[in-house]
This record gives sequence, structure tokens and C-alpha cells, in this order.
Amino acid sequence: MEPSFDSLESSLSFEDSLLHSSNIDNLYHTYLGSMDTFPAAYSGSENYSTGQLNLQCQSLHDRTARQRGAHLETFQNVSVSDWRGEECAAWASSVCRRRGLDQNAVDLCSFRTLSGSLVLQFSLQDFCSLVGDDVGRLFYKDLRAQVKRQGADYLEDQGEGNSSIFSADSNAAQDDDSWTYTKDDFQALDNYILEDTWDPQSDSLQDLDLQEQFVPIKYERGPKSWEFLVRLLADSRTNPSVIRWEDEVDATFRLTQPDSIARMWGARSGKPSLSYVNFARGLRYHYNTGALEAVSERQLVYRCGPKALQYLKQLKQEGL
DNA sequence: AACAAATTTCCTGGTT
DNA sequence: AAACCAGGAAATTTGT
Repeated sequence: MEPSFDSLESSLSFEDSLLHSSNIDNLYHTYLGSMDTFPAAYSGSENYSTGQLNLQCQSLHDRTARQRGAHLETFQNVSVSDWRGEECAAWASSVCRRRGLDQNAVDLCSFRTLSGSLVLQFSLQDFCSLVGDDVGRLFYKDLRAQVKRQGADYLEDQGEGNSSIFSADSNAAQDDDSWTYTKDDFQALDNYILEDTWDPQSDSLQDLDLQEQFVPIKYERGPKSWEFLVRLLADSRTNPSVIRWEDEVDATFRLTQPDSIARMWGARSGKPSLSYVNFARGLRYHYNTGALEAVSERQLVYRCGPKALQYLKQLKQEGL
């Protein structure tokens, strides 16, 4: 049908294992276009935080620019003890994204002045005093998970099932059927889609009582799968290109690039091989939750349920 | 440690 | 024939 689909798929999936990083480039440009005009949206659902200090933090711009240019998030590959301020900030940023916290609520700038060896010595109290009690807990916990993860990945690398999934050494993978993006590639893509959503303007609108509002009562994971779709719908970088309204009045939408969407979703949780088939199964479970409704007459088309509509409304009003 | 929710895998059978 | 869709069953993951 659509010519762009075919060309894109082929450029994405096959035989350029040596060029995987430029594939990401290609994907960015083709799918997402320029994002300078992108209206921001919040990264959390209920548990986002509204503004806090550091709106004037310049490095937010720096970070954003860096993410656009750099396709890898180096903190994943570098041992925590070797982190520079840059990796510290990137890690902090990633924690915010995964926990659904607004990045502006955390003083990312201050992380830039830290080092990994220093952060490793942080006590729970240190984190709490740096970013607040509740967020501090998350950071403390996440850092431990990070250290543990790295210990597993780098110390005992003897190619167990898991580490081989991300063949980071690109070229050596000759038989690799499809793509050979690394975990970081996908994460960078995920960041590009989901994370870079700060918006000083809207943030300044609603900076009220941070301590109370921002501290989520229950810590949920990041956006759920259907929330992810709604976010793509609300995102001008992805809306006509990978997902689009079929009939906005009817709240039906079509996944024009199902495989790419599934890949993006999979990347966010470290499963770059997630297929659309599996992703779609997850969506179907939400037919019963009021988030989505089936439109089985038309393939690749779903309808927003009440929850999705509400989430969309929320995104629009907050992320405007 | 048990439990819950969301997600991921896998699968059989039907539809477009 | 290929790609979807509907769900059941079971395993994972993660937070409570």
C-alpha cells in the first residue's frame, strides 16, 4: 500500500548491521522529523510532578541537544564508578522517565557536578536531601539496581542467554536476521520519543505545591502500553508517521507502523525483540479495563476507551 | 514472602 | 498465503 512503509521497513530491519547507528538516524529523520516544533507532553500519567526549581537550568537544553545528537546513553555502558557528571545526569534523567516523574522536578543540573564514585557513596539520606525524600528513595534504589545490573553484564559476560540479545559488537553478528541495534540504541530512541518532553512554559504555569502534589502516593511504572499509544498520538513527530487518527471524532486510530511501535515499546523495557504480535496481545488485555476498545473490522485499528480519552485530554491540556 | 497488576510469550483457531 | 484478531494459559517483572 504505502510506499513509505515498505522502504522504511526494509531500511530498518535488514542487512545493514554495520550501519545500525545511521539507521537510527534515518529513523529519526524519517519518522520523527524535526522536533524543534514539538509541543511538549508530560512523561508521567497521574504521578507527574509539576514544576519545581531550576527552570532556568541551561543544561536542560544541553541534555536535550546531546540526546538528539548522541544515539547512545553512555551511562549504561560505563561502570558507575567511572561516571562523569554527564552520565550521572543521564542516569538521573532516565530514572525520572522510568518512574514517570517529571524531569523538571529534579535538579538534573546538580547531578552534572557529581561523579560516579561520589554517587556510589551516597546514602539514602544523601539522595533524599538532594532530590527530596520520596524521589530520593527511588534514586537510591535505582542506583543499586544499576550497579547490580552492570555487575551481571560486565563481570560475567560469558554470553548467557540475555546478553546475547543485544549484540553490541554490531559487525560480528553475521547471521542476525533482523536488526542489530543495541540496547542503548533502542533506549536512545525511547528517550527521543518519550523523555524529551520538558516544557518550561507549561511548567511554569502550574508550579504549585510541589512537595505534596508531586510525590506520588503510589509509585507506578512508566506509561502503560495504551498510554504510550496515546502519547504517540499526541506527538506531532509520530502522529501522522507511525500512528494516526482514523477518525478522531470516533476516537479510532490506526497503527501505521506497528512493528516500529512495538520495537519502541519493547526498547523501553529492554526487550528490543518485542513483536507487534506480543505487543498487541497486551493491548487486547486493555479492552476490559476501559482503556481501549476493539475495532476488529479494520486491521491495526483501535479505539480509545474512556481512560485513553481522559489521558489524551490530560496530555493536551498539560503538555500544550 | 505472598500478592497483585501489567506485560510478555506461546498458541490454537478464525478472519480479512 | 500473509498478516491480523480473539483470548486462554502460563511465565515474568515490579511494586505493595
